Amino acid sequence: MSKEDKREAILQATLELVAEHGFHDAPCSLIAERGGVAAGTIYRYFENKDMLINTLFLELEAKINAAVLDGYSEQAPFRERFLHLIGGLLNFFITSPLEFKYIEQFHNSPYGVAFRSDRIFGQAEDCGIYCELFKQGTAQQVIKDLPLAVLFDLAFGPISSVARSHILGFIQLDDKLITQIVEACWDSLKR
Amino acid sequence: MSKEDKREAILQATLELVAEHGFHDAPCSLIAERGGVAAGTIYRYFENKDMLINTLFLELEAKINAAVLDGYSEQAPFRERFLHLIGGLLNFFITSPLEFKYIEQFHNSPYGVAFRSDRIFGQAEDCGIYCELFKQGTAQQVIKDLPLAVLFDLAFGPISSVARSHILGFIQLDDKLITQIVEACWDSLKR
DNA sequence: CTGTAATGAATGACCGTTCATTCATAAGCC
DNA sequence: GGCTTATGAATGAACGGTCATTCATTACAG
Repeated sequence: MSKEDKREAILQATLELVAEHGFHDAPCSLIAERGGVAAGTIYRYFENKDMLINTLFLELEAKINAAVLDGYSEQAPFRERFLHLIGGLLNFFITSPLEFKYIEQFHNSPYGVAFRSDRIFGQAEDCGIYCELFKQGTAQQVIKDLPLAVLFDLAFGPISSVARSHILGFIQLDDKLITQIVEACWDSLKR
Repeated sequence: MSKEDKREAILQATLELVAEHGFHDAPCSLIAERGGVAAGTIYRYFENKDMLINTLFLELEAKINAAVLDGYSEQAPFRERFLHLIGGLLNFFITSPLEFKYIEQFHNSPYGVAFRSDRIFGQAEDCGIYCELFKQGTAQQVIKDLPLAVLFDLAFGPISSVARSHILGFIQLDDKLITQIVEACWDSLKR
C-alpha cells in the first residue's frame, strides 16, 4: 500500500466507524484495524486524533461543494439556484449516508461548535457558496429580511432533519418527495 | 438533604454537565461531585448511567409539554394553534438553554435514536401533542400532504436549529424575530 | 548498509460500577 | 427517659476495562 493509500485508508476507516458508532466507540485501535494499519501508524499521518477528525471534516466539506456545484449556473434565476443548491445538498446527504452521519456527529460536538464559531465570528468575506447565495437573495429582496444565520437555519435545519429521518429509515425519500421538501424550504424563505 | 432532594440534585448535576460538556466529559465522578453526593449514591437512585440519562430526558419532555400547553386552546384556528405550539417550543428552548442542550445531545446519540425508533415504529395512537396537531392539519387539508415524519422535520428542524444558533450566541432572538421565524415555518407547511 | 516507515506491546489516565464499611437515626426494651 | 441494638442510606477506595498515545524494535527500500 502506498503512502497516500494509507492516509486514505485511515480517513475512510474513521469515516465509517464514526458514522456507524459515533465519536466514542471509534477508538484508534479500531480505526487502525479497519484501515489495515497499526495503531501507531495513524500518528505518522495525523498529529493526534483531534487533527484526524478535523481533517476528515474539511475533506468531506470540499467533496460536498464539488458535488453540489455540478451543473450549477450562476446565471439562473434565484429560485432555481436555491433549489439546485439545497436540493443538491439533500441529494448528496441521502446518497452518502456515511458522510452525512459523520458531518452530523461533527456538527453536534465540541469540535463542530468551535469550528462554526471560528467561521461566523472570523471573517466576513468568502463565506462559502450558500452564504453568497443568501446574501444575493437578501440584496435582491427575493427572500425574507432576516439575519444570515437565521436564513441558514431555516434552510439547513429541515434539510438535515429529513436527511436524518431518511437515513434512519423513518421515511423513504424519492425524487418527488425531495422536490416537495426543497420547495417547502423555499416557501419558508421566499418573501 | 432529603431523599427526593438528592435525586433532584443528581438529575440537575447531570443536566448541567451534559449540557455544558456533552455525554463524554460528564463522568459519574463529576456528576456526583456537582450534585453534592458520593459516586456510589447515584446507584441508589438510578440503576445505571443509561437509566439516569433516559430518566432525565423523560422528565424534561414532560416539563416541555406542560410549558407549551400553557394558554393553549383546542378550539383556536389551526394556524393559531400551530404558531402557539411551535412558538412556545422555541421560547422554551431559548429560555432553558441547559434543557435544550441536553435534549439536543440526547437526540443526537444512540440513546435518542433508539428512543425515536421505538416511538415511531411502536404505536400509532397517542403520539403526543405535535403529532396530534399535524394529523389534524393533514385531515383538514390546511397543511401540505406530506408524510408525518417530514412535517415534523420541516417544523422542528428550523426551530432547533435557530435555538442552537441563539444559545451559541450566533444570533440574538427577540420576540419580533421569533414571530418571523415561526411564521416562516408555517409558510413551509401551509398548503 | 543506511535511513525511513511501520509496527504493536506497553503506558498512564480515566471511565462506570461495585461493595465493604461507616454512622446517623429508628426501634425495642427496661 | 435512658440504654442497646438494628437498619439502611451514604460513602469512596478499589477494580476491571478501555482509551489515546508513545517508543523500542522490526521491516523494508534504495
